[in-house]
Amino acid sequence: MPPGTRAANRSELTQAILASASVQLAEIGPAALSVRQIARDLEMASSAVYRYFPSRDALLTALLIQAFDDLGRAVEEGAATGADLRDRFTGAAHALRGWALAHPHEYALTYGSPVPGYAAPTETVASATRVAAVLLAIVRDAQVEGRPLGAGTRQFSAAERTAVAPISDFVEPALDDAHTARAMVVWATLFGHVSLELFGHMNNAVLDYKEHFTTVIEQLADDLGL
Amino acid sequence: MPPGTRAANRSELTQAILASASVQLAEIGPAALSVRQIARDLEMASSAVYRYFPSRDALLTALLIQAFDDLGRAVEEGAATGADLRDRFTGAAHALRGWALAHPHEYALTYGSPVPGYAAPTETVASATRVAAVLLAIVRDAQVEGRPLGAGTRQFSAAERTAVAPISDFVEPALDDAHTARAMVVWATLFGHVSLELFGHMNNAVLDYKEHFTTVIEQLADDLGL
DNA sequence: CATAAAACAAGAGCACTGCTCTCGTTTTGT
DNA sequence: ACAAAACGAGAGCAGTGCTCTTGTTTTATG
Repeated sequence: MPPGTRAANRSELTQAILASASVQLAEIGPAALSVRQIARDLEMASSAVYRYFPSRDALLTALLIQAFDDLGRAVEEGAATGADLRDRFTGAAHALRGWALAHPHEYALTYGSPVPGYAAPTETVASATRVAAVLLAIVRDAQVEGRPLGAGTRQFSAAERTAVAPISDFVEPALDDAHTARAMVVWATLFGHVSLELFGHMNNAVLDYKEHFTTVIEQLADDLGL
Repeated sequence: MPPGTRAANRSELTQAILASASVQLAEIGPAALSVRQIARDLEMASSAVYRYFPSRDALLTALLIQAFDDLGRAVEEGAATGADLRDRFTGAAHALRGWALAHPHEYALTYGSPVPGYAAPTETVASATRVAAVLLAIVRDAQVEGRPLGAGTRQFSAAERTAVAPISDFVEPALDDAHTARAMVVWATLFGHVSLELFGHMNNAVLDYKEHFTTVIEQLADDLGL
């Protein structure tokens, strides 16, 4: 056989394993994902899978990065469809919720409770940051345009300023206190709403999730002065 | 042996199983909870545990109700310490975050990703409602006192009004549109912040969680007009 | 009080999991 | 050409949730 076959096979098989794991994740969720089932799907010995991923956790990490990237791409596209700043924000927000509804198990993997003892490796943070980057870019653009924030935005304490400095300084030019404050609330509210809805805590409380989500993000857009 | 011994033993053993499960939950989390380990703790056969709880899921449901009640009690106490409406709100909010930090695995069980295919039985909703009840009572009291909401609260659409009617009508007298809208945002923001913090999504972004959380809830209190 | 019925505890066993180790085989680099 | 590394497959280990059987103990009934 020509040289390079082994490297090519390795790359192919790695992708095949990841693809099978991806299907399993989407269908039965991260908790039920089984290495042996992947091996059966690919008609190989279960021990052979461990030549490509050292553990089930490593496989989940790869899926985690994939999910973060997929969500990040979806949110970026959702923001890109907007003509003005407000549409960019609502587009991104609806894209976030839409992706979560379409990929509930992937959302659970990324933003649900982490498996005990699992520490997300450094490789994940770049992908995990993409959603926040979209949001912060919109807020920065609003600040640059000189739009006034919604009424009633509070003053920062000095302690708070240093506490959230990494957020303020994430974009260029950096966010001022008031924009940082509102951005943080928006961040928590968006993921709070999606998690509460997806994890069933709005059952029998909210009858029309999409309508309500729309109302919430319009309120948030107002608060951001968009 | 006197009659009634069996019923008493059953009640005692049920509690003992629940107690052992509770310890396991706190230490290693819901995913790692093992029926066999509980049996070993209590020095009984693993099959005997199934006379008291028909499945591992039933055991988790009992723990879920326990956790919801414990959280509800903590938030109710946190609210009770407040002299005025604003202190009741901030007290409840800090109690929520404090409980979550003290009981991360229990918080993951209640507000993290549910296990696949698990549908919370009806018995859980009463306990799960307690936190929302505290929040909505505060907002209702603010409305009754005639306090003005923070500036910039949006108008409801008719569709949104019916969508969140169960929330508005949860308290007596019912919340008006504006108070309902702000209450829903506050609800999502509180759990969003706690989940993001607890599940590690604020790592390297927020340096002082408590300071930031305080800032956020002061902003929310302003928005609620407290 | 005697006896049938129900509840119980214990153990074996099934099907499944993640993971490791060994043992031949195949591809690689020298 | 040959040693070294990578590989695939299978057996095996320790663990899991759960079921079934077997023998015992407590309950309720005639």
